[in-house]
Amino acid sequence: MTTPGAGPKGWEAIRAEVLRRIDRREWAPGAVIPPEAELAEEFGVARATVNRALRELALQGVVERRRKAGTRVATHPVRRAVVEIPVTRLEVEGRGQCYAFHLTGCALVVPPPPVLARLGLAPGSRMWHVTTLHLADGRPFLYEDRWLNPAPLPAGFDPSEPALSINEWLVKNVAYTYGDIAFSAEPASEGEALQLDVPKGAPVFVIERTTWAGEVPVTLVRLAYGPGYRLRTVL
Amino acid sequence: MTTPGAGPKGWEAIRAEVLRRIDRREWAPGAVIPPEAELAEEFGVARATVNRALRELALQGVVERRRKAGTRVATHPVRRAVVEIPVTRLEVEGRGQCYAFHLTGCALVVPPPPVLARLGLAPGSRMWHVTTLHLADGRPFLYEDRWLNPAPLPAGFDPSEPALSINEWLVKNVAYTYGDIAFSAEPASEGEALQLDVPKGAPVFVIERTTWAGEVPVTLVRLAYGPGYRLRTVL
DNA sequence: TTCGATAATATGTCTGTACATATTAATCGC
DNA sequence: GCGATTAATATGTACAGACATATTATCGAA
Repeated sequence: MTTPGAGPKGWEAIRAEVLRRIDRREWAPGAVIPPEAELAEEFGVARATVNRALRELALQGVVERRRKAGTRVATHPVRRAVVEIPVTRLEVEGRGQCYAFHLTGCALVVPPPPVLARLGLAPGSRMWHVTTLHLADGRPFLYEDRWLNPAPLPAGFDPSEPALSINEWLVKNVAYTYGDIAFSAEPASEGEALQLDVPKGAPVFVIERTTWAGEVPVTLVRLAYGPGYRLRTVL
Repeated sequence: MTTPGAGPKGWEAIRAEVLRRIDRREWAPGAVIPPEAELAEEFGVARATVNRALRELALQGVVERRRKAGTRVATHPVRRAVVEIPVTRLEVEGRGQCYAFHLTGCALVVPPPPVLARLGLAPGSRMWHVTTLHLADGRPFLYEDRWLNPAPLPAGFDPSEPALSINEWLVKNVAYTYGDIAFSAEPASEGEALQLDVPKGAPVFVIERTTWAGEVPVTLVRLAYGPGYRLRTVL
């Protein structure tokens, strides 16, 4: 339903038009599309505007761009989707449910070797091990199993008496820059099954996240969501 | 390891510096940071450069921007992560495994009402129902359950004899613009269990995707991944 | 006091020009 | 012909100025 006269203006219009041509196979997958300068002239806009539009499309994986080689329509649609990793409290409250959480464990111990290896810490290092059960309307919603590196934490930190959830506390108090996230479906472990009130081995949606403050590992956390949880994308 | 003199240049340097100040709590969560013009002057760059940096941070959910209100550090770190939804064949081949697929079902039938409702089609509409098992090194990797709207497809289309997987065929031959994706962990249905060679009820990682060509629904597909599958993100 | 019009402001975007950079294409010497 | 150097080219980024737009703050009238 491409209304010629109306529609968006500026770089979004350029993006839409390029997308339309790709969809109509005027520009076939794998083919090189005209250079920015040419498109700019055709559309009567500055090259920067075309650049913005094409850059956006490249971000979504619709086209691939390389210097000198030009811009070509992606043959393999590695579509990129943006997912929002929400703060649990807000997610629960956003559903109109009542949020609460409950500390189920907290100790300063030596984690199993895989955890240390994953974070690049020396064998034998001690870390906080904090487990939290998050509740929505009093029912188990998410079981959180977190390892915390004491190093970047303020001195005298004691995670056993938080006013906020550990995650929110961290966000407010500890620097962290980047990390990586993995999603998977896994059978509920014994502990998770108990806490989430599901049979052992039942499917739980798992988000595993590591975060770093510069070079220093901050935390490794495993979030196990109860049944029915869905992670959606925008765009 | 913030090397003062070296490091990136241009807008990436601005982004890094802003991120650093946020990390060090020089700009606290919730606080408004100086306007673009001011930062541009401080860093000795054009406002457009600062804009680019801040726009990028807003995209990642680190800051929130609103006209006139200014830019403020996100209090609730709704971190956005970009996930790549790969083409199965490439994903398998990327692991150095041998890819194959096997059509397990194909029929033009009236889908269950939820499917039609989800796609906004009239009750009683007929759709292609195509199920495919994707194999990695001969072992079940992914079970695909797809509903295809015949309307946007070329006349005389017959999905029962594809040279490529349906997904790749679609990408090359049917226009599609946008869609939405949801991730979840679900117990394997009887059929999925059989095809993926896992016990019934075992956890499968499910990606459910709907795609649209403009106003016309194209396909609704449920991808059930076998055990051990992980979806990773960068950033 | 409160509601509504108005001004002020920060971001959003566009333009045109300029230079940087990566990569391909062409050219030259052998 | 073939390999190495050089030129050409398309994108990446920067800049300064300008106008658009959303939203807040202010001020005046009822």
